[in-house]
Amino acid sequence: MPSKIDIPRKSIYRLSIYQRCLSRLKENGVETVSSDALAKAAGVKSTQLRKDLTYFGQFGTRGLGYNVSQLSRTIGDVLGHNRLQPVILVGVGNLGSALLRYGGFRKEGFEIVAAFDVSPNPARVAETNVTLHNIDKLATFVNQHHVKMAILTVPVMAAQSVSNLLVDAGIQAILNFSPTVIEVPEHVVVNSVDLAVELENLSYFIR
Amino acid sequence: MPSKIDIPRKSIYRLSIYQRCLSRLKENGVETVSSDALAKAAGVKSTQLRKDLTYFGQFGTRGLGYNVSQLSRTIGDVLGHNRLQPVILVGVGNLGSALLRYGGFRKEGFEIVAAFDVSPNPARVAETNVTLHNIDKLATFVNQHHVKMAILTVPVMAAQSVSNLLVDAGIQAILNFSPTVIEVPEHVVVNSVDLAVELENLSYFIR
DNA sequence: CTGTGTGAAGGCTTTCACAGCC
DNA sequence: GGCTGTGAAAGCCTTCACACAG
Repeated sequence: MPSKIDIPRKSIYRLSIYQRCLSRLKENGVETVSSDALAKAAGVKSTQLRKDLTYFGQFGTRGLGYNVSQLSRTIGDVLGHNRLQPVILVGVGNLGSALLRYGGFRKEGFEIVAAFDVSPNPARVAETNVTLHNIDKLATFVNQHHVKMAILTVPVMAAQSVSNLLVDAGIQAILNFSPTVIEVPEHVVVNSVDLAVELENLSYFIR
Repeated sequence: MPSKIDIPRKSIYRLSIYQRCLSRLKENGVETVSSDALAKAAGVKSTQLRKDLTYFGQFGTRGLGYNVSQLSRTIGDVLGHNRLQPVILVGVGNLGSALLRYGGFRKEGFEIVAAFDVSPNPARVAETNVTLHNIDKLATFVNQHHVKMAILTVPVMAAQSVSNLLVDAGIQAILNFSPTVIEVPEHVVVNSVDLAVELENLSYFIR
């Protein structure tokens, strides 16, 4: 098996998509799927799907295809989310509180276990199970609950300083929604979702 | 100038980022910037920045750098958003209503001009300037207001059918938040933001 | 015959190295 | 000297072609 660093980052993204497709197949009682069918559902070419899988081993049966639940479990292992992964959210503004209410994470193996803000407003977590804390409780909480992942939904101005707090507290992965580049040490991973950039990118392609 | 199709999609993404950096420089009264400084702010290598720009022409002065406001205007022209671009949002759930409240778009040249839902709930657009319509008013509105872009925040089950509605109404670009692949004709562009996939991707990289 | 696994080829993006201009 | 512009090289990812297994 190649070391993590040899595997295209895009392949990892696609694994997640494959897995979601597999879940739906499983719900529909499908037991076996060909690379062709699964690839079509995921919106990629079948050769790419097979290539992506070979980075981690051989899971198919030639002439037949893949066992749906087995492949799903294997991908889950690779992605490291067969058990529920706790996540904290920092910055409970409009976007932050919407994400707290968004149920889609749990199904995919993530649970937002707590939220933090510089000035906690309890109304913002109404109708959720999430507890809201002042941001100065962050480090203690992260340590006690062994949280490794954080969602960052603070204003641009605060992004870098809060990110530093997260890193110091021991957070290893950050999903950043602030439209700015944040600097982190080597061992911390950041994925950024930049809504305005996505819109601008679209506007380029409409003539 | 190379045709749109020859230009790496990633370059277009980076143009948006460069432009945001330029805006901040302009706010700070900076008039000239080197590729090195701008690249650092955008989190890329300076050679990449220069290469990205050459797809569209030559804008710098050797030995000096780039004129901030001039370069900003040029990139704005390329991205096609020097004038305010109207956008509609379909699916006013948690995420949808959060995006309506999120002010960050307007600064970047986009304005959400209306929202649509199968069962419009006025409470969801409280404290916004956005008008909420039943989804059967969609086609008429799009035509009357010459809207070309849409944000899609409906549940997975509805994603494809609503997407078809959008396409039929004449929408040319869709920013899709539903965690599923949507099929559209050749001439329509789709960017997908998949929050669960982003989280899963992160969880792979924490050991 | 069907469908996976995979080295090799091809294509796309980034980086290098340096020419050219201020 | 400083910094941009750019062809060429390198690196990365996707696709092809086909060997191989059921």
